[in-house]
Amino acid sequence: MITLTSAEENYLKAIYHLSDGGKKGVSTNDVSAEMKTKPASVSDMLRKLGEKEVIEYRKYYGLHITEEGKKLALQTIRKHRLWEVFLVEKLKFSWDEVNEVADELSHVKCKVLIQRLDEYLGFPKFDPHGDPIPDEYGDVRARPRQLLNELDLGSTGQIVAVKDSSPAFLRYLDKVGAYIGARIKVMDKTEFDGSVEILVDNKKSIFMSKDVAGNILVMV
Amino acid sequence: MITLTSAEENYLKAIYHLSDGGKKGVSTNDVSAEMKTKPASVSDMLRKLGEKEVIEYRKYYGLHITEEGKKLALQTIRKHRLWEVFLVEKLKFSWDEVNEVADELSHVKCKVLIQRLDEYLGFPKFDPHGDPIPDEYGDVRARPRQLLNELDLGSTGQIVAVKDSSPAFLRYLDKVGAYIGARIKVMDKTEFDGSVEILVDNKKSIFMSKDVAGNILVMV
DNA sequence: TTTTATTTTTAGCCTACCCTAAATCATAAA
DNA sequence: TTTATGATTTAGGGTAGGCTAAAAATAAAA
Repeated sequence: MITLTSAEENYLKAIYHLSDGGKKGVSTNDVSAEMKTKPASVSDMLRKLGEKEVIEYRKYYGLHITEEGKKLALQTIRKHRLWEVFLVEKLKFSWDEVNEVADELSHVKCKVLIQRLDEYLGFPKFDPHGDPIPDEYGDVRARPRQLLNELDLGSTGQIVAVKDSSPAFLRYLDKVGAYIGARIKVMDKTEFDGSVEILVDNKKSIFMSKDVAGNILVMV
Repeated sequence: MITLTSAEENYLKAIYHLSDGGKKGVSTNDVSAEMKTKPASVSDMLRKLGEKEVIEYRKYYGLHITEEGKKLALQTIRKHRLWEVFLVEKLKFSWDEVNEVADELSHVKCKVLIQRLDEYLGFPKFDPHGDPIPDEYGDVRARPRQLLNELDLGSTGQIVAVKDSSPAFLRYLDKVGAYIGARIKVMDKTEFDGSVEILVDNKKSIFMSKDVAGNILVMV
């Protein structure tokens, strides 16, 4: 059985995200930027992850995550997202505050704990940001989603996730009245700058730049 | 502000317990046995805790916990016991399984998390073993307790804690039908071996040796 | 009081994870 | 094709927390 330290788990999770679930290769600098550690530290960690065979690592040529690596990454993501659900649903944290705390909580080593937590939360399928929660075996059932700026005029849907989940962006959304779960309808689209007018929950009308709308995922 | 690492927090908590809340002095070997680390490692840690002034440390003569140390230890104990309540009440762990997991959970660094958890659990005053949960400021309100083997014939009370909380002992109690919160009455006492007969919840009668009864605390 | 035994500390080493500075590799430009 | 640039790795060092083996201090026994 492969066991990873907390730091190794963090790196592998970052690598999984950067490689878009294993589709793309990833560079040392990519990981460095994501983890906010220096490239030299990353090199060292990649060597270790390579030895544990959760990534395939060729010096100077970047890396690919292995099947085993994907499994482990998905288990880490599962833990992280279940704790996020707990923090938001039960402890009333707002969805822009939970990331770091969930990270720490998800490093507690206890299989049973995660099973019980899952059960206690009612086996949720999505986290507060709308991202899917993998099951025990790493299976993910994603729902069909579309970027808000690509929706046709008049089409309706529900906000289910954001691409950029930085606290700043999440706070901005809260401020203008958009939130995960909001029912929306595209009322107007401006051709020359790509901005859109959105009706939220059939009552509040808000404007969004193309950049903002391009960060919002809608289930249609 | 004094900040402690997770390991330092663990040592300080152990020291607090060993010194019976600050009443007694503690030796290096005591700490070594409690923490399951070697005396050499303990010496090093005591030096560090001494520098941070949470203990008063004299080489070769043991240590005393300081007022500041007590405060910090009580905050760690508070976190630990709140997580224990969560694990037992919400996630349905049994009270003999929660210690290590609560330990890991209590190292998550987030003040707000503990406040919200406390609120979510309904501001509990005692943990699943019946031990009191200190408040935010380290105040503890202990309830008057007596050892079960010292109760008079015919007296009644409620089991609120155990002295020996080893998994083996806790499982034994579960097996014979005793548990934290059980209403009990002393039905018989045998003089020559100190064993007792106890009526639990007015229905089940159980026998206990003096050793077992001497490990059970009852609120009278 | 002297010797022996026990406790405690020091010295030195190890792993994990991070860092900086210097060296090396790959590639884009001249 | 050679050079310059940027990415990456190596070398060496720091902190935290553990370890063993040996030295030193205290306590107990002769």
